Amino acid sequence: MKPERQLDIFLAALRGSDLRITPSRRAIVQALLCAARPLSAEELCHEACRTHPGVGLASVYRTLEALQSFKYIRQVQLGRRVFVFACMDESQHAHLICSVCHQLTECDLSAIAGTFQQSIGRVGFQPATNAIEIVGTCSACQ
Amino acid sequence: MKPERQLDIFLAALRGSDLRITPSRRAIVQALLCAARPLSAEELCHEACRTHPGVGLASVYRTLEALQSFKYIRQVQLGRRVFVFACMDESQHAHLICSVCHQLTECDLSAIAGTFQQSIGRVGFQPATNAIEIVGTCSACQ
DNA sequence: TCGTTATTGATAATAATTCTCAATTATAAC
DNA sequence: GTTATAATTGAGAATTATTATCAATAACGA
Ligand SMILES: [Zn+2]
Ligand SMILES: [Zn+2]
Ligand SMILES: [Zn+2]
Ligand SMILES: [Zn+2]
Repeated sequence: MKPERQLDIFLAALRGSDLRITPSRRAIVQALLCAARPLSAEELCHEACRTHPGVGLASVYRTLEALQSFKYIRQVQLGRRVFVFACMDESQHAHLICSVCHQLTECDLSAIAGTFQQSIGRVGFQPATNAIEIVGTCSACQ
Repeated sequence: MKPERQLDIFLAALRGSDLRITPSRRAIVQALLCAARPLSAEELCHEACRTHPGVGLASVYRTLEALQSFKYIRQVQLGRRVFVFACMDESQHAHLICSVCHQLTECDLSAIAGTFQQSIGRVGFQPATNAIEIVGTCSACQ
């Protein structure tokens, strides 16, 4: 999905709640959606400042919390640093995250989605998202 | 696999490196292997002290780091707390982790293991472990 | 436009993790 | 068993990530 479309979806979710659309929030979400790899809160703050100077780290965390409550992003811990990434995809797929270079690769799982859901659903478990994060090493870093 | 067997495997790994087997380490590993659910570092420290009083939190973190370097455990973040758990299973399976009650349920994925590995391996990705962690809500907490 | 109320950024406070260091101890060689 | 060496220990300090606080600002419906 295109970042612009994802941005619209998030803004609509904001309107649906008692949350307001501010330049800071817009900059933070936009930066997150356009990032090619998972970003830390501080990196995200720095990026957001490029389009809206002066964005505070606290606002970044607040926005991330909102995004999490909407189930639009998830936190992933790599080693000793925490990275945050966005994903609003509807399809069942995996995020292959390299612990060395932090590159994120999307991996389609539609072929096994059915059986997968079945295995999980058998015990009555409800996944928070339909994207699975798998940490490891990418082909370039092995 | 039984905790005693897992303990032996870890101790053997220690001997293979330049790491020594101490009462503290033994207590920490044992506590981790016997825990029925993911434990935080502090909880683990408390548990380890039951068999070997005085275990320091720093030693817990050091031991956890060693276990991680051997790929025997992984850190999983749930909300704002970090949990640590052990898994030395060889089989391809999923860890269904409830974000409400923090219960960990094992879910066999042997049926789709082949296709799954194929999907991931296609892009040359090497998973750090053969267990996938999936966060969500268990049947009791929905 | 105006009033209400959420949001802001800076800063302080908290919590998790890592670092430091002198004392201890596991391990291997003798 | 003794001894030498180097890893490990626990306590506490230092660091780092995250959250709470607060007065000033700004979004948005009326
Ligand atoms: Zn995705
Ligand atoms: Zn890589
Ligand atoms: Zn397992
Ligand atoms: Zn539960």
